[in-house]
Amino acid sequence: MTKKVTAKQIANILGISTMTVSRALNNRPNVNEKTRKMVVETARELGYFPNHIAKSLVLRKTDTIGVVVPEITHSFFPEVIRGIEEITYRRGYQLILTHSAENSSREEDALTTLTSMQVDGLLISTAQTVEDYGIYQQIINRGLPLVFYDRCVKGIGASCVSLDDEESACLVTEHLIQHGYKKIAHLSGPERVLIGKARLNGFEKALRNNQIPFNQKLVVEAGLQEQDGYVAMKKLLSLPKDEWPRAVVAVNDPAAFGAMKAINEVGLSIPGDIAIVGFSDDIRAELIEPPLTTIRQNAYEIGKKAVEKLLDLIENKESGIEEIVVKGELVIRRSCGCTE
Amino acid sequence: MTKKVTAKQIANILGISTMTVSRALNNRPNVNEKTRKMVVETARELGYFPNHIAKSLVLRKTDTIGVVVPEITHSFFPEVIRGIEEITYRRGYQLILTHSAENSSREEDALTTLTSMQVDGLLISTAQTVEDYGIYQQIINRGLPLVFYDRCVKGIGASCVSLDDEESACLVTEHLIQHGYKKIAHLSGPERVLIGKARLNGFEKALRNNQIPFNQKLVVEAGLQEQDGYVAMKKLLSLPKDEWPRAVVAVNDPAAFGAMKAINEVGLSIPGDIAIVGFSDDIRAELIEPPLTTIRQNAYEIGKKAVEKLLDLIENKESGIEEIVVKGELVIRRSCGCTE
DNA sequence: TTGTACGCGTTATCAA
DNA sequence: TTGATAACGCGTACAA
Repeated sequence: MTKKVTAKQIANILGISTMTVSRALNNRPNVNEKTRKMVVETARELGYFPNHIAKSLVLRKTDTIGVVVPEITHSFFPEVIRGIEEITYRRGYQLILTHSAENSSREEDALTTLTSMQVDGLLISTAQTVEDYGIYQQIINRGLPLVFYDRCVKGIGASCVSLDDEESACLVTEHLIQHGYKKIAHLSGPERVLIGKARLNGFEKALRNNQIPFNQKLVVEAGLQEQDGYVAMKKLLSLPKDEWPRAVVAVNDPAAFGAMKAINEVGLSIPGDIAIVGFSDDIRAELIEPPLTTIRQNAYEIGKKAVEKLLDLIENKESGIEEIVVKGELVIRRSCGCTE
Repeated sequence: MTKKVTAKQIANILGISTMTVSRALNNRPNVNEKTRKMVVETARELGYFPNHIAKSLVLRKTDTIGVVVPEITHSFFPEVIRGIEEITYRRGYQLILTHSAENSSREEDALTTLTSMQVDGLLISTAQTVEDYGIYQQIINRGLPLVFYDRCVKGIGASCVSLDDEESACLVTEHLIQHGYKKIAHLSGPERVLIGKARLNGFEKALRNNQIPFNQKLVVEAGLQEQDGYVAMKKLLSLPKDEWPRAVVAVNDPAAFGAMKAINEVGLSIPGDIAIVGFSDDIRAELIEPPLTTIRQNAYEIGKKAVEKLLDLIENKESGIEEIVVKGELVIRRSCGCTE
């Protein structure tokens, strides 16, 4: 194992000072061209790599940003990461990735470590179980730039980039209404999860906008998993037949898949008997039969916008707190029966 | 913005030396219990966080490992990352994630940066376009621990963890043979990509094992994308009808999906007219019609095994070069026509 | 254009 | 048990 080459060694070999080596390697103007060539040359020969750790220590800047992801296998997040990575690559930053596994204490660990590592900024999507925002507050107070993405904590002085869930839920519900559906049910997410609440609000707003009376019986609290959608739909189908909905707005695509299974099991057709729409454009949405109308969430865009904001904060290009919204896009497929 | 608290400051406040502070905070035995309590207490009050960068510089260890991912949105890799993360979290390492986007020059950039950042080790899955292994060789020569995962480069002195592609391809092909298929085609991956070659070998081995003559016409080089599978299958279907295969082994699931599209377009039925099997258990495999028989790859396990090997190398240099294999699992669905 | 002195925040080492 | 000193590898600031 060859010992590592340092700027000092190069300097010694060449009989010049470390500073000249540093200057030559960093393309500073005040170096003789001959000297520079000499230095660059021997640096290459010796296989010199600058020690970024030492550099970070003196410059008090690591060119790294810490990212906290709640669940890396949830297809949404890799897309976000790709968006983040695209920008950090261009702007010369590295990503330190941590995974909270939806666990608040692991998230806290991650945040502590990331701080110790002197990341220049933080990109956080909160774990579902997080209840104490004190740690975020501390980070903000300490002056470390922080941007929330997707799952935001508002009102504590940090910028955030998220989807306009309420608007999107309204959009997809109105799409159904405009195509003549009136008895529309909603399989809602858990109340305490922000997206559950926002999507429910959007659903209600669409009804209001179109003077359709709200029927509490047609709103069933489901979860975010396929199984939850299945159970919730079963519940709806246990109502008297004349109270059955003609269309269903599911809180997300997995829940919609579960609901479709329940609908199929009782021999009803989609969208003939019951139309259904989802939310999130899961990769399976266009493959299922019938293909699912849904809201496509531009995860890549969220990642991109979030890092851009963060890097601007880090580089002092701007300092204001913003709530950036990435719009959802309605993807119309056959499950809503509006395609002809 | 509060300035950062250092060990020195704590020392000054308490009228003791920095070393004592350091010792107290690191739970060294040779510190008076009273002193320790005092130090720990004021550290907490002041909101002290150790500067891991400074620590790294002196200890020459960063407790970070660099990970190179070719394509983060490919569902296989997030699973790998989760496996990696699970172990690094437990063993106190952080992940620096880089993304080559299947581009060899970006991969080289990543490797250079990661080296500069003094990562303790490297986990690499090579980009498809990489042709020059010199850079890996340099890393190995420099003594930086390196483990390849999934896409390996063999014979250059690094350990690797991968799927037994050849064995698995043989397995899935023999499954077809055992159910009576004789005219079997293979949509192969690009020759120079290792998995392409290995799977082709497995395919040929299965034929040999069962005394089925190899027919070069039935092996078409495709790529790894859906479009590639489509084009390759079109080519097969342009053969005279009596030369058409009765079954197809695709190099991976996306290629299989493309091929299925081509088969459907000419009005043939799957598996009735042509049976087909894939490789990788894409999330869509069980949703497509008919559901695709395939090989499930345990990505999580690959990630786990790869970091474990790497951390062992980092922490105990004597463990040797290994080629670790994670077995594939045959998932039988309807597309191969063997389910009854 | 080049060099010297010093500091970034921490830990190892040796002395007290 | 504690402290003084010297690193780790680099860049800033100033001097030559």
